[in-house]
This record gives sequence, structure tokens and C-alpha cells, in this order.
Amino acid sequence: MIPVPKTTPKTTPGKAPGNAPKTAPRTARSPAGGGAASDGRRAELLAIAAGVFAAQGYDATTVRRIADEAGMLAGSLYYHFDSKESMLDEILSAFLDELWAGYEGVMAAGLGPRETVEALVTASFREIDRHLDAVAIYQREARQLASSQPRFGYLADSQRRFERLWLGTLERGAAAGVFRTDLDLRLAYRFIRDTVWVAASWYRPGGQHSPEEIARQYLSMVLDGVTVRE
Amino acid sequence: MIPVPKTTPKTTPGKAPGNAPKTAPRTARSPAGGGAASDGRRAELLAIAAGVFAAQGYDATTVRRIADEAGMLAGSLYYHFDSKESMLDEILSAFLDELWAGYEGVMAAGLGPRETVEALVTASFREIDRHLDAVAIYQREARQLASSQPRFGYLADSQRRFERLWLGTLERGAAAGVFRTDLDLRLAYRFIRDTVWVAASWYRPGGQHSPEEIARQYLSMVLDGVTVRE
Amino acid sequence: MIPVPKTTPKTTPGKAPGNAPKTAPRTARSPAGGGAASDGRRAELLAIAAGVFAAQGYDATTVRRIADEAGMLAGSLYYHFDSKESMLDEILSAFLDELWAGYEGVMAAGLGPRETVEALVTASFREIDRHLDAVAIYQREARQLASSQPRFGYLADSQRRFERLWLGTLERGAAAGVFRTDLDLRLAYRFIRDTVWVAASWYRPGGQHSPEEIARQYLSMVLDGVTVRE
Amino acid sequence: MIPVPKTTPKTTPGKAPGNAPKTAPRTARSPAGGGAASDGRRAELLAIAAGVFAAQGYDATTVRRIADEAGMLAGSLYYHFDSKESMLDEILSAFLDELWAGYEGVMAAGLGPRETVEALVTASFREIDRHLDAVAIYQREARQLASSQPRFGYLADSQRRFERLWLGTLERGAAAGVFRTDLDLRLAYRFIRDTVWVAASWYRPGGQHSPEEIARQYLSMVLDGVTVRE
DNA sequence: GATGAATGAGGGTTCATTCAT
DNA sequence: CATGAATGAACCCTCATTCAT
Repeated sequence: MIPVPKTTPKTTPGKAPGNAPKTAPRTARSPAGGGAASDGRRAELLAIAAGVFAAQGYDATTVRRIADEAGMLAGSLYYHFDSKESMLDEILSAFLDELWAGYEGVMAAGLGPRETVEALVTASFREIDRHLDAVAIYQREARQLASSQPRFGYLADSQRRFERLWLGTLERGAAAGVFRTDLDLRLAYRFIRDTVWVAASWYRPGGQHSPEEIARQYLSMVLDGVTVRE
Repeated sequence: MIPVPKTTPKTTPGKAPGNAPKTAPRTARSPAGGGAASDGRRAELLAIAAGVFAAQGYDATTVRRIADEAGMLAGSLYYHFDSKESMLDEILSAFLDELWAGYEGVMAAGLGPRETVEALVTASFREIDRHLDAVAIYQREARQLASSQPRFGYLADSQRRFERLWLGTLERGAAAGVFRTDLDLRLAYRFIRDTVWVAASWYRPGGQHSPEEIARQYLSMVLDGVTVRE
Repeated sequence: MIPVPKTTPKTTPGKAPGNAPKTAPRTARSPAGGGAASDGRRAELLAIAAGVFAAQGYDATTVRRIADEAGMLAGSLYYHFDSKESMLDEILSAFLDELWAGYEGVMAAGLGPRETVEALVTASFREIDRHLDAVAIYQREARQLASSQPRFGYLADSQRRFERLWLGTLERGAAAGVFRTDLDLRLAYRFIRDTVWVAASWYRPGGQHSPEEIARQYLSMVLDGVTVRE
Repeated sequence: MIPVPKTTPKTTPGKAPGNAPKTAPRTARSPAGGGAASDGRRAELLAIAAGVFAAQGYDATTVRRIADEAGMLAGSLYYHFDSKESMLDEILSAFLDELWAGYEGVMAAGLGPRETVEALVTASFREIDRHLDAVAIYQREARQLASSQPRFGYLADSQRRFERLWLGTLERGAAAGVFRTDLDLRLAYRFIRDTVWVAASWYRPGGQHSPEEIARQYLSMVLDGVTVRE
């Protein structure tokens, strides 16, 4: 059994802390009480937007299309969001926030290298299951966004943090004699990373395999290979 | 050593045969000499376009940007190509043509399952090395193009053919006791496929590792796993 | 000393009589008490609106901006006013009403030509002092409003009435030998008119000079010139 | 007679030198030979735009309206200009360039204070005659543009330079005993400045009076007053 | 082969206004 | 009285594409 702590919602933002919470519409004085009422609508709209972004690509998605899907007019979206870009921003940063919450839970558990890898991969597949659209969008757009728009600098930050976390784990494992030492670890890192996340391109929630089951099989291949061991 | 036949340039179009050859400009008065003269320019322009498509995404790329990069005005591109879309089309189909030429060479060699997998993966990395931009474009745009534009139906065809080829090989290997039988083969197929092609997202030609070396390490991980075998 | 009667608030609308008084909210259930209660709020809102219109221009001013400044939401303004345009209308017509009240007081005093000019100019500067925003708005927007929107026809009426009043006074003065006769009187009229009103573009209430002091210096220049008389 | 040197087109930009010349369309490589061909069209379009801006105000003018007036579609304007704002920029800076060329000619002539004032006023009326639309636009929009858009900072620069030039001349005149010393010179400066430029609001080229004739009468009023000197 | 100028469709966004609560 | 949410029209601008020269 792979012990993965339930996604403990510590405060571990993927985005640098201090960013605006991005919750309330741009009212002069937003209503007291946390705005729990309109938050539902916001989340709903973001989910719709994420779906369209994931299906058509961010650039190819028109704001009118999102509005159509939401049963409103294009202009009405601007009551809830500043821009198309800010929708994308919220989708991606919400995803990264959750992802990192999960990862930190794993790291806090103090597991051995192999168990850490298993837990991280499992957590990743869970995140793919929960944030499929966001993951797909991330895969397609992150590189370009991170490199050309300061606003999305946190994507590059997250990337770097991600690499440190994984490389560190692999190095620990290699040093401990758990992982092979004849591999280029950077290559191995990319191998595992891509292996996991690209799954978002074909994974459909509610399908044949649960995220955990997929994680188990992926881990089995990654850790032990696809050939028969004599 | 993994024996992979040199990419034999048989006529094996990724696109269904019968498609227009897409070589000569559409002008009534095409340049004398059978288009051999301007072919260099065409290829040059396509390479430029592929570079921009790969870097910015197809939708985000403007025809003017391509023209700028080529030192001409946007309108001038239309002497060489029917449309932006047809540039994309040529880039992708040229890539698939070459890819399939390589794969058919492998299959014609009649190797065993494991050796076939090795040869296919190596051929794939060679293609990534030679057609990096096209591969990147393919990764990003293929799904959407295939599903929404009849013109790009050949992408879906190729995808299906690709799956048959790989699944067949894996099944042969499983039946022969070379590959593990406790895995969902479809999952394994996706695992290997993605693992290989996503490499295009970070691979840079002329870097530290040759395509063959990368292929060797990837195969080592895929086939034998990353953990130490006792 | 220039004798100018205190702005006697006679009922002398700049707008043609018969126009709606524009006081009470348009609601069926208007607040009890005859609207006296909310009149303060109305006036307050109009002052705010006038300030923003003057600072940014009518077109460039958004209703939201006014509402922000008033600490309410844009839609809430529509409880008090029919439209953005009607705010402008009220601001301008209130200003013109007061202005004409002052002018009529002057004319009723039956002064000589020179004294009339002095009194009119002084009254004008007083109005600039009291209705600075309205004057600035008037300067910037009146011509266009008057010529393109029937609703603002009273602006053109006022303009004509204004010209008659001034030209008449100048003609009386020329006939009486007080004013020079070698000038194009229409030119002189425009000269004086512009000279006075443009002051609104730099005048700030509560500054170094009182309106009366400014009027005195302006009159001195207009009547006697800036060169030294031998 | 007031001796005013013909507007000598020295290189005296109202805008800080080093600004882009703003002439050629945004071609990769603009045609050699100075682009004299398309410059005509640019100038034509700018004149049209200036006319509409002057008549309706910048904010109230739609790009479509300008295009209509030019017999083209709105989008086509963007082949010639970067934006609506850049049209405004070119109109205003071209006007200021010419104005300052004229002023420098006057100052270079080394006239006495009174003659300098006469020459400056005459030059101003000439500029109003030649650039009526630009002057009208300037009057209406300059303050706001200068204070809120860095791009139009040169408007504020010009304003300051203008004030120095005029105030200096007035001070010289006062010191020389030509102008009255009992006036607030800053007030006198504004008086003359406004008096002249607001004329743009009613002046129509080709009308009854030539710019020089209007200048003469204005100067007569400003310098000597409208009352009869005994 | 390439340019210069234009088209026309559409895209993101703004904004005055409405109205149920 | 005021809010929250939405409307719908219009706006500036972009861009693939065309075509006479």
C-alpha cells in the first residue's frame, strides 16, 4: 500500500503569497461575510472556461464561446472577471495551489525515496483527476505563458520548485541504493514527470481505472520496467 | 546495440495517397524548370513557419510574424502558399511521411518484439531530432485539428495506425513472454508513446546527448525500470 | 466700485420654462416629504458628477467612476437620475439659471455702458467662482451638445441671448462714445466673452485672487489695454 | 505694419528630438526613396481625422467614423497608423512643430517687447489659420492628455516653454516701460494667451477677415483697450 | 516574386442601462 | 435606497487574405 496523506490544505500557494485573493467582483465595497454567495457562480464560470480552454486551446477560445456555454453574453463575464487572461490565471493558480498542498503533505510525511516517489505520483494522478482541465491547459500553455508574460512568472517558479523536489528525491534514492545509478538523473526526472502528466491528455474521470489504480500501474512500469524479470 | 535500418525513403505517405503533392506554387505561370528552383525557398519558408508555430503555437502565430522572419511582407507569402493552414498542413504531413517511412523500415526488418520496440523508439528519437519543430507542433495541435478539420483527417488516421502498430508489437511481446502480462497493455502503450514524444518539449538538437543515446536511456528505463534489480 | 447686485434668485430659467423641474426621483413611491429629504443627496451627487465631468470630460467619464466617487454602485445612480445625460443636463441648466439670474439683475439696474460691462464681467467671474465645474463642462461640451442634441437646445438659446445682451451693450457704448468705433464689434464681443470665460480653465476657487479682484484686473486690461498710456 | 518673419521651417520640434519620424507604414523594410508616395495618403488621412476630432471631440470620435469619411473600412486605417491615439499624437505634434518653428523665427528676429508680442500674436493667428483643427483639438484635449498619458508629455513641455517665452517677453516689456506694471503679469499672460487661442473656436479660414487682420484688431484691443483714449 | 493597400470578419473589452431582490 | 448580476450595443483593434501593380 502506498501511504499518501489526504490533501491537507495547508497554506502553500503555488503563486507567491501576497497575490490578490481573486474572489470578489470589482465592487467598490464588496459585501461583508466573505462573498460566499457569488463565489459559487465564479467557480462555475471558471469551470466552464477551463473546459473550453482545455478543449480548444486558450488562444482559439473566444470569450463569447465561454459566455455561450455559461448562458450569458460575452460582456457579462466582465462583471466577474477582469479579462480572459485573468480567468486563465485563476484556473492555473488554483490548480497549482492544490497540487502543492498535496505535495507538501507528501514531503512532510518523511517517507523513504521509493515511497516518496510513489506518493508523489499518486498525488499527481489524484490532481489530474480533480483538475483535469487545468492540467491539460497547463500542459499546453504553461511554457509560453511563463516565458512571455510576467503575470505568469509563478508558473516558472513552480516548475523550478517541482524540479528540485523530484531531483532531490531521485538523488536520495540513488544514494540509498534504491534507484539505479547508471542513469542520467535529469533524464530520469523528465521521464517520470512527463510520463505522469501527459496522462491528462487521455485520462477521463470516472473511467475504467481510478486515479489510484492508474498510478499503481504507472509506478509499476516506471519502477520495474515493462519486461519480465527473470 | 540496437539495429535500426537507416530511414529508407520509400514512398509511404502519412497522408492518404491521392493528396496533392503540394509542391509548385499555384500560379498559372509557375517558374520554369518544374518548380525545382523555388523548392528551396518553399522549404526555407516552411522551416521558418515551423519554427514560429512551434515557439508560439499555431493560433498565436500571425502570418505577418512568419513573413517578418522571412524578410518579406505578409501578403507575399501567399504567392508560395494557399493559406496559413496549408503551411501547417505541409509541415505536419512532411513529418508524418518521414516518420512512417522510418517505421515501415523497422517493421520490414522482421525483428523480435523487444528489438522492434527498441528500433521504433530509436527511430522516433531520430525523427524528433530531425523534425523537432514539427513534432512540437504535432503534440500541441494534432488532437484538435484531427477532430475538427476534415483536412487534417490524416492525423487521426496516422494515430490509429500508430496505435495498431504499437499495440500489436506489445501483444506479440506479451504472448512471447518478453513483456509483462500483468499490465493493461493499452496503458503501457500510452505510457511508452507519451514518454517518447513528449521528449520533444525539452530536447534540443546538438545538445549533450545524441538521439540514439537518449533512446538508449529511455529504453533502459521503460524496459527495465528505474529501481535496482536484485 | 462696480455695483453688482447680489445674485437675486429670481425665477429666470436658462432653460425655456415648461421644462420639468427635475427634482424628485422618478419612482412611483417617491420618498415622503416632497423630496426635500433626498434633495441634499441629489445635489451632492450632481456636484460629484460635475467634478468628474470637468476633470475628465463628459465622454471620458464613466457612470461607474461617478458612483465610485459617491461610494455607491453604478446602478444605484439610476435611482436618482434618469441617465448620465440627465445629470449633465441638470448641471448645465442649473448653472445657466443662476448665470441669467445674475445678468438680469445687472440689466435691471439700468447702468451706463461701461458700468454695465464691468458689472457683467464681475458677475461672470462670480459665477465662475461658484460653478467652476459647470463652467468648465460648458466650455468643453456646449457647442457639440447644442448642435447635435435637441435636448440641449437651450444651450444655443442661451448663447444667442448672451450675444444680444453683449452686442447691445457694446453698441450702446460705441454710440455713446465710450467704446472705440474702429473695431469690429462682433470681434470685440468675442474677445471679451472668451477672455472672461476661459479663465475657468485655470481659475481655482480660494486661490490668491478673489473673483472680484480678477474681474478688476481683467476689466482693466480689456478696457484700457496692457500698454502704458502716455 | 507688424513685421513677422515668414514661418521659417527650422528644425525645431515641439516634441523632444529623437522621436520616431512617424512617416512610413510599419513595413519590415520600408521602401527606399523617402516614401513620398504614401506620405500623401497619410497626410490626407490625418487631415480627415483632425477634422472629425475637432468636430466631435477625440473621445466621441469613432475610428469607424474617420474611416467612413476616408472611404475605407475601419480596420484599414491600421495599415497606416498604429492606433487612434497615434493619429492624435501626429496631429498635435505636427502642429506644435510648426508653431514653434514660427515662434523661433520671431524670437530670432530680436525685436522689442511690443513688436515681439505683435509678431507672436500674428504668428499664432497664422497657425490657427493653417492648423485650425489641430488647434481646436489641442484646446479641448491637451490638459487631460498631458496630465494622464506619458506619451503626451511633450504637450506639458510645450506649455511650459510657451509660458516662459511669453512671460519673459512681458517682463522685458514691463521693465522697459512699454507695458503696464500694475498688472499681475501671470494674469496678463493668461489673458493674452487665452484670448488668442480661443479664437480657434469661432474662426473659419477663408472668412471675412484674414488672420493678419484679426491679429491686428486683437492686438489693438489687447494693447490699447476697447475704451476711447482721451 | 514581392509590395502596398485594402477588406471583412471577428475578438476582447467597455459601458450605460435595467431590474429583481 | 442600494446591490448584484446581467444586457446589448458599440468600440478599438487584429489578422488572414486578396489583388492590382
